[in-house]
Amino acid sequence: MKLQDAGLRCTRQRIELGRLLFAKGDRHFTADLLHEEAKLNQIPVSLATIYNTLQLFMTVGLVRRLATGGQKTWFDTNVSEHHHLVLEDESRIIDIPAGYLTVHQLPPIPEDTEIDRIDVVVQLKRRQS
Amino acid sequence: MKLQDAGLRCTRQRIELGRLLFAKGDRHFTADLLHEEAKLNQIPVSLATIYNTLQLFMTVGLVRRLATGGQKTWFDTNVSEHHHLVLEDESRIIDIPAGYLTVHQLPPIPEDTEIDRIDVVVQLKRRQS
DNA sequence: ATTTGTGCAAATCGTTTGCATCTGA
DNA sequence: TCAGATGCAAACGATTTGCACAAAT
Repeated sequence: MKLQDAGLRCTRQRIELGRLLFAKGDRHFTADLLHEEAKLNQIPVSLATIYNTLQLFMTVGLVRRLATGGQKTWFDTNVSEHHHLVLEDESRIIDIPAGYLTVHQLPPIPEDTEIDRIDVVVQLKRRQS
Repeated sequence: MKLQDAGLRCTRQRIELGRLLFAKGDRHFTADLLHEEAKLNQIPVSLATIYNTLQLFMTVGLVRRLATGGQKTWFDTNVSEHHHLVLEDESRIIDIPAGYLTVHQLPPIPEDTEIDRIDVVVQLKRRQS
């Protein structure tokens, strides 16, 4: 299973959170949303552990953090290269299907650096009717 | 001048902050950096006013907020369409020159929304020698 | 004179941390 | 057994807000 593949200890909390996150396809979530969902599913886990676990999952590549421009940190279980639509109020994040938004002609970057990743964020606003 | 063009009251703080921000070309900054700079320049202004003023400048389009993926909010005095390189530790934000990274083939978006803007963030990390 | 802005301190929000206790290997 | 994980509460950093005072029109 994913946890031991990643060299992580299989604790109750991690197993249950992993189940929530990876059971039903790709998802976008914040620490708080995941905490709420855990509560709904009767999974005993503190918010602190949620944060620790997400940090951990991130360092082993199970989830990635998104650049959304908002105050809350959003995560994505889809760690492959793809981009996002972000609704105005940050209530929702939507994947941009592959094939759109291919990025060409990378810019020059400073001497001692390399590209870690590229986030394209399309900010949407509600259309004033 | 820019302030009255935008319909804002010309207060000491706003004038001085505007001078700092727009005097020497495009800049990237956080509320805190601007506060520091104001102090260095003997401009009496509280951090709260910095925040209020930036909010205001943003709503009238004098500055824009950047999606960097970090915890601090970065602003940009260049409000035209362009994109950014972000250093790993967020210590620095660099403009991507026009002509790079043109975005093609916009994805379908939900019914009642329109595109507000597009942020492309190229996250850089230090190259391990 | 009236409206709006400012500064301070306290409040808020998301996230992290210290530490005592528990648990998986 | 015992290194590592958890939970709680306190700490933290960025940002916002309430309110008394000051300044702009």
